[in-house]
Amino acid sequence: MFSILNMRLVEPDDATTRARIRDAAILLFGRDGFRETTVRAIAQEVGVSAALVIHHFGTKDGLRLACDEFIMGEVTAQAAGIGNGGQGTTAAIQSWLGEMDKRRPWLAYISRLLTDGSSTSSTKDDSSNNSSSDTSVGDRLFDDFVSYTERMFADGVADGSVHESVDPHMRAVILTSYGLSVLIFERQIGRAIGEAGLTSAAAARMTIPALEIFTHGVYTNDAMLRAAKDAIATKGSTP
Amino acid sequence: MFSILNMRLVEPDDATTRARIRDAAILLFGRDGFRETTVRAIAQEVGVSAALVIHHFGTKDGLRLACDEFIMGEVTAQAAGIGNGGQGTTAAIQSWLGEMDKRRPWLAYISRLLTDGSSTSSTKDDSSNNSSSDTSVGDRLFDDFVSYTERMFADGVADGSVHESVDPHMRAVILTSYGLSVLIFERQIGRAIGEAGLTSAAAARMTIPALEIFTHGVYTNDAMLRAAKDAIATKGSTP
DNA sequence: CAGGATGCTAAACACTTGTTCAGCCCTCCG
DNA sequence: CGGAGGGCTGAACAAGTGTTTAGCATCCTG
Repeated sequence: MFSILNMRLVEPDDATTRARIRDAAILLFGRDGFRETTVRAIAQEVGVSAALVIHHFGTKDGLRLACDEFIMGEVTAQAAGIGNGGQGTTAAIQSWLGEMDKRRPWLAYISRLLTDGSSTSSTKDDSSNNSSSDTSVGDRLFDDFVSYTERMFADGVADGSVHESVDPHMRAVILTSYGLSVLIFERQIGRAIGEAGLTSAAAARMTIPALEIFTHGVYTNDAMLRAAKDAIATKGSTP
Repeated sequence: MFSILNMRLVEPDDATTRARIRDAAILLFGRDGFRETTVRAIAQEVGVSAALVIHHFGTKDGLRLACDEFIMGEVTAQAAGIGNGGQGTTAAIQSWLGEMDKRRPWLAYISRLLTDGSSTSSTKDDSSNNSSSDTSVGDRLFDDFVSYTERMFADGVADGSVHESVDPHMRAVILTSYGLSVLIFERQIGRAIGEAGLTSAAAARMTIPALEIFTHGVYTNDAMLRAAKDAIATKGSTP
């Protein structure tokens, strides 16, 4: 019907009103949370009416779904750019850090995505149950990060740059959790060192201590590790 | 009608209606979030009217404040029990893990406390601005954890069980963030290993890989660390 | 026992918020 | 040119929610 013209007149690529609404939604959902963000606030941010937001996305939840989809696409695209290894990796990371400001709203949104999951397994009136099986978008994102991390460190073990682990999968889960924590606690970490959030200065100051931990550990001996191993071993008899 | 008996049968000390409302609020706030929890839902959970909830706490936000205060008190009490070091520490941790189920709602609430902070520096109509200065409860909690961690590891450095760091404060912030991440990602971690949240089995399986990291690190050499140090050093001339 | 204080409730109120409806404007096809 | 269709809006609607109010019952105090 209308696709031919629109296709030709479509703005540089991203400035269509629908996209602007989605971007504003990502910004506000990420900053204030889904529930506390009103459709009218999003509309005002874009400079349109609240009805138009609904007109484009059906419902507020539909808008959330569109945001989720967009963010997931961007994340996997970035991961693909970084993850193919080789020389491209460093460049990809640098360009990513360079355009940090543009993507800052996405980080807040991702943070919300990862933490918002409610433990509701009850049957809710989710008419459009089109998401894959029962795991939420945040769950899928976390799992993706885990498998990505696990692959990275398996390669590291293979080429000798990374220690082996008695439980590589669990280590990957833990390291993923650690890595994402700086996203979740962005504001807290920034506050703790007198910066406003994850500025480049904050990231720089974090780098060395973090690498210290991952290079030498924090404990000078394996007393804790041995004690834990003993405790686990002896616990097998007394469940 | 039936109150006479109830009055006489009133439970030991903690079962006052006000406390039961507060406990239910902690449970629901932690499970579903503050905004998505309605006053009526809390009332129904306790078996009282919605008006009574308001009667006891003034407003919903007053109830939140009471919950915050209670949780902060419990946390600092636990920290005091653990933190005085010596032999009591292990016992305290063990008893804490033993009564995990009773305090599980608190963990969810604390998780929300740490992640809910919104970056609203605008002037809101906060009539009862009685909180200390401008930092939120979650901020204060995080800071407490940081200083606790920093003290712990300073002691470790002093007695030689912990490596020195070029930036002890930052290391404490990072380690606090890492430690709290298992709280935030409780559900995700549980899911990743087929458990339902932070069960004791999950905690047990996490222990060894985590201690591996903190004992030996993950990298077999300091290539990354040296590279980062060089990068930081040379970056000083090109800001 | 009178009377106030207290714990508590049902109903109503005020307001927010997601969503719908009817219609305007503008572009483009026949 | 006419009409059709899509982008878009203002106003209204319906449901949900925090809070208020008036009132009931019970208990404690003088």
